[in-house]
Amino acid sequence: MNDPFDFSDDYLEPAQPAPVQGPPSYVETLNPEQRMAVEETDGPVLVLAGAGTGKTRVLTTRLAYIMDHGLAYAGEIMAVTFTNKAAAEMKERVAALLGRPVEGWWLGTFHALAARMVRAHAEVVGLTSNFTIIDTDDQIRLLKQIMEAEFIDEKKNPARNLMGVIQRWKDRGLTPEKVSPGEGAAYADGAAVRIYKIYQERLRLNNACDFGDLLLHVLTIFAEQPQILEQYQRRFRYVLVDEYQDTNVSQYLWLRLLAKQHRNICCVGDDDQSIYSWRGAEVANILKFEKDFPGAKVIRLERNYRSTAHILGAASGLISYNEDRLGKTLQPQSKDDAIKVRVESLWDGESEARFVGDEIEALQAKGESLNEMAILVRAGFQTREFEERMITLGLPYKVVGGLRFYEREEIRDAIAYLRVVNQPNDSLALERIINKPSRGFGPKTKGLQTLLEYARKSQISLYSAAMTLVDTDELSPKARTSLRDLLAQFELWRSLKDGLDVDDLVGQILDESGYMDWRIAETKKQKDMKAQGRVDNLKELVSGLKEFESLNEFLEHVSLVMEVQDRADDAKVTIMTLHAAKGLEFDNVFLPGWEEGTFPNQRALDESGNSALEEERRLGYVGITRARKRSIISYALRRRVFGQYNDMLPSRFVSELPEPHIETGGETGTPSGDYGGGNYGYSKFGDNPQRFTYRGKSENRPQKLVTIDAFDVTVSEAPDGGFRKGDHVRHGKFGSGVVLNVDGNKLDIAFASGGRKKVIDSFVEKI
DNA sequence: ATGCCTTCGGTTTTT
DNA sequence: CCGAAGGCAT
Repeated sequence: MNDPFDFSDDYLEPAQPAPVQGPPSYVETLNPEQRMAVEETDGPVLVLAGAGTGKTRVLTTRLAYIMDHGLAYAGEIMAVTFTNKAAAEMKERVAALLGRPVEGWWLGTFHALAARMVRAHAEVVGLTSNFTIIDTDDQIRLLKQIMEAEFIDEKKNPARNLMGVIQRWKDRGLTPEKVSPGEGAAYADGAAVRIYKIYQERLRLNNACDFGDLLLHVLTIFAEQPQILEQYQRRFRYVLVDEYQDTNVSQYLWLRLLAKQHRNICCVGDDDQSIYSWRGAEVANILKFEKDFPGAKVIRLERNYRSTAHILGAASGLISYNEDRLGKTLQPQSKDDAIKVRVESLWDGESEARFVGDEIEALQAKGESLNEMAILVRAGFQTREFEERMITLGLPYKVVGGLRFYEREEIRDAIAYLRVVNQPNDSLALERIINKPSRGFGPKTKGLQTLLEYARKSQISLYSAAMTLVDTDELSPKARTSLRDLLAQFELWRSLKDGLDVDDLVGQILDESGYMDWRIAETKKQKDMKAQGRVDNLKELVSGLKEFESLNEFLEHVSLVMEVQDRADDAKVTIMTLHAAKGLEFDNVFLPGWEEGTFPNQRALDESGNSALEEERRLGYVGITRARKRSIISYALRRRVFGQYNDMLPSRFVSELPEPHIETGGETGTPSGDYGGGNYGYSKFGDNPQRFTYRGKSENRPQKLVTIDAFDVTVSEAPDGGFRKGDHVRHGKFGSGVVLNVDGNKLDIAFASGGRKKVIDSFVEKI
């Protein structure tokens, strides 16, 4: 990374090799569009680079070309990326093309380059050049303090939400003064702008700023001191931007200002892969590029070197339903068109995981490497069921972005408690949790040393040592008492072990030991994401235990899991979110959970309507196009019931799919509605409202029986002889169901709970 | 047995 | 915005 304190203008010294005459060899291997994108160095250029069309190659070649041809010195070039990883890759690849490292250019992330500028002119915004950049935790903490002092009810307006509002304002280049009164009034009863203002003042007093400020401050500096802006405008002969579709308004304004003098701005991106609107990205930036930069050349890279024709066809089909797009069609270069994109309907999440697992094994048997397989999900919690399946099958896997479940600290702690209950002499486990929560036996305390030493000398387990020493005065009175309590608890739990269900037992252990409370307290104290997830993970562990007959069986399972995972350096299946998968590629990609509510995500749809649906489609497009050979989409017909409530049994642990429970009752005229401590559901759609109970656990949830004309439903995989018993079907209003009986054209269908809206019709079926 | 009202929780993440 | 579930009244 560039030294932020290096403001030297050394770029004026032409310490560069002589310009190359004629096109360098690395240009000649490009296809015509790519070459145009490299050689078009006069005026604004928008390169619309579809998935797999050689975007990075164009970017890096263009930079090398500019320098090789002496069009600019390194110091006159600015190249902006979103991630440090992308910046590092660019640096390396340009050096490789040029055959020498490049010094003195402005290559880095938006934030790094903006920080460099703010540091150079910090006094303009009331800071000194050594200001601190604070992280999310600090932001929230500061905001909380302010809210408290300003008597804002944290219950009604959580600091996190308000922080989000302020951040979105910053993304749009709005200082507190610039927020429109109407918008300001919309949040926290109109207090948001006031809080924002105080927040900014407090940051300034601390000589600090947050990430959003880096861009915002540069804009302020440029506005207040135009001569500073001019200096940069003169300097940057060429501006290059990666992932332009992900820029927010601040970043856009910044780029526009900087490129004003020489107008040599080249933005590379793909409007069809804009998936970060929720953190301020504006697809509109790329859509209106030609308007913002008059005379701009738009170059489309549509030759796709990655995927088969089928994959590109499916992806294009899906994305073509979006209205807000510039439009381009990927042209397959691959000759391999043997395999179609597969869309598979399963009954529930568990069978879906089983399906994916079986397919992976089948592909592996065909000689496909696990390294070339990925399972891409919409949301992080979905990774669990696939993890569980991989474990059962003994397939090595890795979860990108987050530790694997059983490796997480809190889960290992909980398991350590169980190991001690099961087997008191498991000294490692006892040592792990003896001070969690704090019992006066921290790692370096006298108490723990005494115990360990005694155990070692007497050649007995830590637990036995503890049993002996609590009756002596070797330990401090306080430590002795807490240890005695703990030992008593372990005895109690051990006595309960065989009488209780595993999940109840573990719930009790986590409660009585104080471990859960300890973690909850930590959650409240430090609001960081990791601590937040811990309590949820523990609850999930407990609910997941229902499938185990005994504590022993569970511990056996865990140790087997650990063993599978311990095989290092093996080929592994990758499990991650669609967002994390952007920019990556695999031979075989699984895309599970393509059912309404999950993907496209219901909440996004509720919040942002059609524009959210378009973004969900783009996510789907990103997903499908990750694959070189196979994209395998699947969806569960029966709606999943994932942990909206943490103690609810997630469907992946339901050992056996319950038979559809049909309730034909509900004579005409039966009152319908909501009933005693639960809700009676009723069919909102049929002519004769069907009554059905709608309470209790998911596995007891009944289905809804409806007789429907066969012409009104679609079947996922059309059988030859018409509809058969057991076919999975979809209906526009009722959602998904299974055929129970066929009578001519009339079908008796059990639909999954509730009436589902028909988003899938605008999504999956468009492939 | 029936119904109204309230509360709670719910995606994606880099800098 | 919506669904699940708890409280409470009748």
